[in-house]
Amino acid sequence: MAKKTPDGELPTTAYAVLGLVSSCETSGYDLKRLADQSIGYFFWSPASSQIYAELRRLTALGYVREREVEQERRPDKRLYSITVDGERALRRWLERPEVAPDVHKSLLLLKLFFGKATPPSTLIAQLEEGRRQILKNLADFEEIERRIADSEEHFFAYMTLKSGIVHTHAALRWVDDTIEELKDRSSMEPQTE
Amino acid sequence: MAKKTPDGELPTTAYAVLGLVSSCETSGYDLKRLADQSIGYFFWSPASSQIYAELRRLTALGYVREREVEQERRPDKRLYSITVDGERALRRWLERPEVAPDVHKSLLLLKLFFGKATPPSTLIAQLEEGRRQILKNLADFEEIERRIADSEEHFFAYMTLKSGIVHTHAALRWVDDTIEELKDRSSMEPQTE
DNA sequence: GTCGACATGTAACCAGTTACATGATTAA
DNA sequence: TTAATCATGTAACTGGTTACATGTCGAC
Repeated sequence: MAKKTPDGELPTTAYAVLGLVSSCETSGYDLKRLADQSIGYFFWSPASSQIYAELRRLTALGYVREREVEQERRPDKRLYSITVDGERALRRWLERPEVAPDVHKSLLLLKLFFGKATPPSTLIAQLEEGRRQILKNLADFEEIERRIADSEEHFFAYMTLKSGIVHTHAALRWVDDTIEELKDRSSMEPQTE
Repeated sequence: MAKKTPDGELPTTAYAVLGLVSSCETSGYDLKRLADQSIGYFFWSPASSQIYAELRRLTALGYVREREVEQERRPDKRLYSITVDGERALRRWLERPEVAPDVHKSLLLLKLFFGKATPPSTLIAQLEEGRRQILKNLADFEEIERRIADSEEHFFAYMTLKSGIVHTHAALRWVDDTIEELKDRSSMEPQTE
């Protein structure tokens, strides 16, 4: 995804952080949780250490500004907000027409693909673990949906959420079908190899 | 995905290569194309240079063996095949019950998520580019399906292929709906900001 | 008295990338 | 003669990770 950074451009993650900062002034710490609950579902959830690194880079570039806030009974923190330059850079990146293809990585599919010699019961257990993850996602999504549905303010978040929801439904149907098919198959020819 | 390599274990990519080698003797070069056409769709398509590096590592571990083949009117090549040790390691990995959650990375969704200030026409163009990518995938999948459907030999490949197909259909429906919704929206309030 | 939330960061590491080198053969 | 396919690899780099350090506060 945007591997060969075209001409002194920033890596995608930098824009992701910039985008999050653009909507409101936040600290690195809060940014981490924000990312986990939003773009983490369809793009990526960086480690805290990397968020801090990105913030330093964006500050150095003049894309965000830093404001120290002293707190009582809490560690001090630094709040970041986007600058005019930052807004321009973000907009320029957003408006680039090319969109690199999506990347999917599924350990479950990889193990299933090589599953010829795996005991069917193991495969089924792995699929059921995958199923639990799907249900967990679905629950998360439905909770977010309750919060943001039909609010004009969250229109774009809702569009991306819908993508997650339809994919998750598709995944659920697939995993159920596949578990069934494996069960049938292994009951038909028990231990024939 | 398998970030903290548990206890002297190999990274997932090493097992992916090992799995591909396990089904037949191949060269690094062929492996690259094999990966692109199979696990590339749901896991990963490594750069050639990395495939060669993995093959060296697997050879050093005794999981694959190397055989030099001299060719006329072609560069010589090295064919790799799995060893008994390699089969054992692969099986042990395949049978580990935990499956790390899937990872999705979508630049399109990221740009859409931050799309509040993007001109609707740009967003629609990006979505249409995404749509083309989906159709391309669907065409690939249907071609593969024609080759492997209902062949017992390709049972597991077919299961993973089906996952790709249902996801792609879901993605297509979503992208069409979203384009529609954006068109409606931008025609209703033309340039109101 | 210990754990988790808050808050920011350093250091070491590695997986994976791009760019490039090499060199023969074949098709346009 | 230019480019693509075959075939393997090196070198330099970077994005991102884990593990850890530091210190306060409130809850159990």
